Amino acid sequence: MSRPPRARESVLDAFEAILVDGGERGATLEATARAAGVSKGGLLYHFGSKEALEAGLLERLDVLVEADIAAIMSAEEGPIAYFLRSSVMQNDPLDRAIIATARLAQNGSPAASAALRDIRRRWAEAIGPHTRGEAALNLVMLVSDGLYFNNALAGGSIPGPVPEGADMDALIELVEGATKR
Amino acid sequence: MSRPPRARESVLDAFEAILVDGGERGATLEATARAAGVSKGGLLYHFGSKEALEAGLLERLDVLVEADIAAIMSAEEGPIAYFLRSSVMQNDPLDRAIIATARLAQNGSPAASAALRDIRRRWAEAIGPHTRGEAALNLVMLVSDGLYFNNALAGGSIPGPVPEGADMDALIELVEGATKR
DNA sequence: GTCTATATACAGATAGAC
DNA sequence: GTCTATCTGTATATAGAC
Repeated sequence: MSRPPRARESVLDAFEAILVDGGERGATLEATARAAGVSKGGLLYHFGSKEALEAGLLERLDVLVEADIAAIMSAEEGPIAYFLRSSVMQNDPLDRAIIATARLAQNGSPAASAALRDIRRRWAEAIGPHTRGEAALNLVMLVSDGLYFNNALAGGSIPGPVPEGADMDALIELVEGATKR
Repeated sequence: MSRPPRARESVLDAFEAILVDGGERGATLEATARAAGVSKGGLLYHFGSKEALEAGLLERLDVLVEADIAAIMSAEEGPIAYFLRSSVMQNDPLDRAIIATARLAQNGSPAASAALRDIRRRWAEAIGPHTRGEAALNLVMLVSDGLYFNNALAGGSIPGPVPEGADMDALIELVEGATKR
């Protein structure tokens, strides 16, 4: 668990930012290196290939998810409300990592697709015990997926049609009423 | 409304198929032309640029959505059930066009993003009158978004965590119970 | 209307200097 | 550890033959 080199993290930050803001097409090694303030050669010292760079992002994602699962299980307002609310925190490090990974997944990366399926499975395992049954769990998971989808399409810039404030409270109340054990 | 040239439609079919199956990265002019059985030059006669090709896809999408809205409004089992059920028909022409458009949107195409927002607005307008209020409409829309998100990630090949058969019936019952006017 | 050939730009990756 | 220079492949787009 030795702290990773600062330059390595900068490269990962830059890669993630380009993926979130502009999509996979623009997330080239050169563009990533430039945004991170290193040269292409410097980037390739830390990540030996494009694939290694993507793997670095998935590793970062995994760590963040681990912490998120713990937060869901111990949330004061209850797991379902916390889970839905945290599905729409547009500049949370976890949300950025998820959206970046979704961009990779939608461009044919099997590793990224597998990572997203795994996250969803872990969330479902954490939420499941607090719902009334399979259909209720499906409902909660799909609302969360929907929130992520809208976030991913908004891209962090355009305000999407995602409910905020009192609208979000009303949505949570409705979902909990239909699903909470 | 003169019927479009057959070659033009083949090119559009091929472009859509590559986007759905492999993502935006692989949907090059050359790959599209090859899959459509024409040369790159032939493709560029019908669509003068990559942008024109994308615009062609969005036009096709618009026509399909128009028909879908009509089907939602006149559905026998009711608009909400029909809407949710049709959110998961993986090989429907409309669903393929939507997923292809989502790939473009997630790779920085403002036109594709705008098209998806417009579709969502039209759906919400059609569904809204049949729900109990704003939160209920949000719930239905987000479940639909979630189903599309999972379809998009599955990419048509891997079976995703989307409910089928009796599970889908149970989900619809639950959503309608919480939202139907 | 559809083709081949080509111009120009940029992708990922390697070699080797510092 | 980080750089520059370069190899090789492939992208979009244009020109012009058929």
